[in-house]
Amino acid sequence: MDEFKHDVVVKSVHRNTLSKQVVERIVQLLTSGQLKPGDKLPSEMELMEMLEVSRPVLREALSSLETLEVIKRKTRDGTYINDKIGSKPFSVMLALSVDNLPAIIEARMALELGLVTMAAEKITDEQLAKLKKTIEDLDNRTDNDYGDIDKQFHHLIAISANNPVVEGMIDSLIITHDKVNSQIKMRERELTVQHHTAIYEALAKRDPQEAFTQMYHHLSYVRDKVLKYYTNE
Amino acid sequence: MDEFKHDVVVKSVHRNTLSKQVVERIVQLLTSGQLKPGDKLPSEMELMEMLEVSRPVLREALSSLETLEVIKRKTRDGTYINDKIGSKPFSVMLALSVDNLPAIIEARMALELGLVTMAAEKITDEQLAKLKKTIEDLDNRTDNDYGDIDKQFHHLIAISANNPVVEGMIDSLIITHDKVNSQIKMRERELTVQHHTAIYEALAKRDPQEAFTQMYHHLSYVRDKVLKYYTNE
DNA sequence: CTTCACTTATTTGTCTTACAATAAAGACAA
DNA sequence: TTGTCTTTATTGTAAGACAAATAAGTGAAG
Repeated sequence: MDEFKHDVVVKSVHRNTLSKQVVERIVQLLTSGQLKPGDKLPSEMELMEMLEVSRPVLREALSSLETLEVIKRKTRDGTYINDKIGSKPFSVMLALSVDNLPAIIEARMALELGLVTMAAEKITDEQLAKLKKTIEDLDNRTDNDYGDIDKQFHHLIAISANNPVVEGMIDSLIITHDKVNSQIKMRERELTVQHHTAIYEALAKRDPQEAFTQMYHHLSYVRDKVLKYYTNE
Repeated sequence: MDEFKHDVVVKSVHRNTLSKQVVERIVQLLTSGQLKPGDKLPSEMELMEMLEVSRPVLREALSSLETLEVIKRKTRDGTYINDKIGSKPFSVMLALSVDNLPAIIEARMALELGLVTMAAEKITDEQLAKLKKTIEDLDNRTDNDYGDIDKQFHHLIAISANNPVVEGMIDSLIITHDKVNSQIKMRERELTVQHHTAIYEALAKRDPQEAFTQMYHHLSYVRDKVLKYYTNE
């Protein structure tokens, strides 16, 4: 029996550890619809028997899935399938690119350009009102320390796109980008208000093209400023 | 000593297992620049001592990081930090949204709209030539089974945006979307050629706005068609 | 009967030890 | 120098035990 197994095993390019196979197996249960978000998985003991692996192997797999925020484990209770894509995995992965600031800025830009387009199709009146408020708040500031308000504006737009798949990504990017904003003392509050207003009005008109155009204008400006500062150290 | 520890421990909202703390610790080493892509981590034994955890805990953490494709482990050799963001983690996370086809389609749409904009700024002549070739291939097909060529076109554009951060995401989305394309027998090959040509020409002109507009036109059409088909079951 | 505190038992979390598998590095012979 | 073999360090897997946490059941007090 075991001998056959060794012959049959596909020696793929990348090392196939048992825990990886367990991860794949559980993911497959998800994609095939046998497991649904919210479902409770069997206990570790049962899973060990079902999958015929030792507990460390199983736990390495579950730990991986938990890090990916695919499952959620509760002591003494059990393991549950999450219902939405998490954001922490992205920030962890982004750690690999911390030294590539231009790439992060462009990634955020690309994502936001797409999101603002989708947002223009779907944004609600309440969300528009909130957006407007951030602009007013920004306009009323006397100092130039408005990083949080700015972030809020962009975050609101991302939310308004109302897409659970992409939602997690953008926050990680905005946060990373935030780190830079704090370094650069922005002084063009009025210009920011102007840009944000133009974007807001495009969204209010539910005009995807115009929303994109205004956001592109805004982000291009920000990017060039940051990168110019960045290359000069 | 231990009593103090219990008082000090921050009882955060989410359960803080040791393995999670180890993950955070290593990620922090990355973000702080003490670890760089390509670096080799100490052996498990050394890490155990450094971090003062048992081997299973450490291995759960390393397993998680490997699943996130942040590190790469080689038997008998050691653990290395990867240099680029992987794509598998995304496809795993996407498993949570398999039953939400509209969200996946829109996510892909949002991402591609951003990417085509960036691509227009950065695409090389070689990449343009490759793009043109996919259109010609498509035009020369006699049948309507051109899913691969279509995918290749979009993949090329994603590559042309030349952004390591986003690169991994798009493939997972395109693949998932692919599953749908195979179901729907597309019959508008000429229309696809027309759309792709328009996008290509905008890219050739290095015109981000126009590239966006044409891509938006194309993807809106595709989305509406797929969703119409989807809601009718 | 209700409510609260206590006990119990189940499940996840951690540790220790041991051994297997792998492949890099060195030793040795042709 | 080259090829083969042995060694050895490192990751991969397993088994067993105990700790910690908490949901659920139990019983006593009001």
